[in-house]
Amino acid sequence: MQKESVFIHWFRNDLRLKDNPALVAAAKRGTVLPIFIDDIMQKKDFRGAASSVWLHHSLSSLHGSLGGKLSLYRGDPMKILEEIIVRYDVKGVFWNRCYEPYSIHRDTKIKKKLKEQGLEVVSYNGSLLWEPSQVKKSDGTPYKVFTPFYRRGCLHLETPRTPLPSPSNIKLVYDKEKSLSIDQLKLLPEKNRWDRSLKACWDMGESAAAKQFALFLKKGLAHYKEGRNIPSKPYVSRMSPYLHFGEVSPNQLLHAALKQKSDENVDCFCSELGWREFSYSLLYYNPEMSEKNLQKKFDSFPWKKDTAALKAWQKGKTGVPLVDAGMRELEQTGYMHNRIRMVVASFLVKNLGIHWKEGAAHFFDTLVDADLASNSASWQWVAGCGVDAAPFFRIFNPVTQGKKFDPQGEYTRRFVPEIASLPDKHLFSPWEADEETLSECDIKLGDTYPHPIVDLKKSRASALQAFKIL
DNA sequence: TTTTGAGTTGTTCGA
DNA sequence: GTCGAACAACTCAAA
Repeated sequence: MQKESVFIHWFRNDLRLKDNPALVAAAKRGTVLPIFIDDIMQKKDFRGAASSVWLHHSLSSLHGSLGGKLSLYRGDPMKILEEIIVRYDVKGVFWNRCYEPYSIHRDTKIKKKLKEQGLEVVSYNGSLLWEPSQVKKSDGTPYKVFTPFYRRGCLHLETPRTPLPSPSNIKLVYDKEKSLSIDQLKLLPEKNRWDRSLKACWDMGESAAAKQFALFLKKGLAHYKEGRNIPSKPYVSRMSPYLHFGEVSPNQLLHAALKQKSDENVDCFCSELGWREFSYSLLYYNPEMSEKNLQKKFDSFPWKKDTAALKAWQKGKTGVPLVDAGMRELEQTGYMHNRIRMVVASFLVKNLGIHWKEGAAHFFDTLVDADLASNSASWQWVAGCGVDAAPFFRIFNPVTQGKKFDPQGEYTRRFVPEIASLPDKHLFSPWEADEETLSECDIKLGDTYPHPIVDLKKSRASALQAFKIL
């Protein structure tokens, strides 16, 4: 029997049909074999637990959109591709580029090997507005500061591609013989099904992304510039996990935003997309960014080893309500509002004096939007060791931040219910409440809610001291 | 090569 | 209660 001629589209972080340049190209060439490979050669920490759950549901959604014809594999991508090539008459392999150091290395090798076998191998930009290699200073070196990167670099370049429609009349082949089922990928936890609470908060997949973004355009964008700082309000887009897995492209978001009446809210949203580009650029030019301080002088910083404090932070039991609220939002929903991410990160690094990598690792494991570029860049920014980082004296005070950005305490009360009955005045600092107030609210510090594990004022002062000698 | 202006997101203190 | 200044000094980007 003659082997079937196919073009492979290798899905990675582009789990969508719309605005998918590689898929469109493959479909134009002929019959498409759409595949996804769970790459076991990746370092274990390449995908966290929450991301795996997200991926499971996202793949399931994509499988549905492809009429049940997404073929799934698990293993070494090179071996799997070669194995497919034996069984099909593969004419070409198409994919959208990934930009993590490991992926770049892997894809370069695979591309070379497949080309040597006479295959057409083409990669596209499906997940960034501009290629990192495009955005450079006039002297050819990459930017290190966001504002010039975005204004002079990005905005002076060509406007990014307008979104492509889904490929029409696409002919698909399914690898009945070898494809695994989604369950066989074993992306969901087997025993303790903590993932169910996560699934209750989110709809994964391309159409869910579009629905959520439409909601944001309608209700959130007009309040974005100021409203995005209020964690109890639905004024943020919540696009981060969809963007990470490519259930939506930044091009779709950018062009939809630009269609709105131009104002400071739209500009602000677009510049947030710019921050995502900046993070990718930093990682592209500093492949060790997830491991090493961008500023070398931080290598000698005396971080504390404090397992108990780290654990209290992870579990949302620091006794500092806004920090605990954030960490519990993370645990329950796989997400945390960006303003609160800064607060809890500053608390870990500056008040507890714990290495930013501990925080980054925890976020990477528990966030549904965990993204090597954004996560590492943001942690380095907060810690002050990034290239374009916050000055060291910028230390968030979780009490002040609470009063300012959660004035009615709605967010904090939702996630820290055991102190919800405290009056606004003491909600963010229960240790300052008098005995009478506490007992009226049935709160016993050290029992129903922890004493703060650190003195905010003292730890701030010692952080300032420690950063001074760098 | 030198110079100049600027740099996401804050807090505290004192007037 | 509000407001401006100090908190440090350095690196980056561009003229």
